Amino acid sequence: MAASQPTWEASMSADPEQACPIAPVVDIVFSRWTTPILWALHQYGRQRFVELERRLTTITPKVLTQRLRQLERDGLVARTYHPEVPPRVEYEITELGASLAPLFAHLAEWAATNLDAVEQSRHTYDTAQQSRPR
Amino acid sequence: MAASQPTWEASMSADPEQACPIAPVVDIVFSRWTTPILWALHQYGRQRFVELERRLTTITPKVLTQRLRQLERDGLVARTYHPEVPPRVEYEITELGASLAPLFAHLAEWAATNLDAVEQSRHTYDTAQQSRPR
DNA sequence: CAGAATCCTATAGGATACTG
DNA sequence: CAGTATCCTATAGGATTCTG
Repeated sequence: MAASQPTWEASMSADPEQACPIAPVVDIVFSRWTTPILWALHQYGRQRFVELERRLTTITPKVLTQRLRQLERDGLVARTYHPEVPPRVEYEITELGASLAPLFAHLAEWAATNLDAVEQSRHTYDTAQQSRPR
Repeated sequence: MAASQPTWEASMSADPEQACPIAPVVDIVFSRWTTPILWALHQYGRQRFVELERRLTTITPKVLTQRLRQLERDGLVARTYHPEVPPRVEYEITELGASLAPLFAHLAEWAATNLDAVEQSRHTYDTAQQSRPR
């Protein structure tokens, strides 16, 4: 049994992103386009590929497909194929995906409270660039 | 006054990522390497560049510098330069950065509860790939 | 030590055209 | 409609070398 367990040293040195306990979930939930997609599905309910495409105006079908596949694989989104002519495919958020709602609300709350401070900091940083000790 | 306000249509069609209320904060908090860096600073306190570099074993100095600058600009991390020979620079998390702790805890909690389900879904998806209606 | 500078490559993602 | 296929480019990030 013990032999199959990675040592502390190995588990720490292997992948530093794993040393950060939230790193795995960040890849799942916060990779590019995932939050706008999940948001759209959560906000407007089950909808077709083309509806999503129109809502996320700047996304290309290729990328939308990639992201939806990933979300489907991770169990956050469900895909339903209707074999009609023309074909109809609907996407909806799963229960697992919907379980992220409180987390997103928490994030929105942090943003509401602290986004101004971030903007302020950026402005200060940017305008102080001249004559700055590095 | 009304002329300077963007119309609803313009504000919706301009940037779909802005239509998702949490998109801006995702860029700030969850871009590459930021969570491991913030975690290391929060966990082990103020530390030097080389300590961070060693802790995040696979990061290169170039990228670490980039990310630290970004975090400094956003006000999440503070940089202190000691003009000595050899030079000494220390990084620490700011109050604003530390205010993310409850959010990260929430994320860790979601992971603890639901990561298994994601893994399960991935396994099911991957093993069902043969003979699958697309 | 704490980076900056330079060069290089891999890959994400865009544009376009095509299909069941 | 819901993608797939192909081609292409831009940029993030790695490797290496150099310096105050």
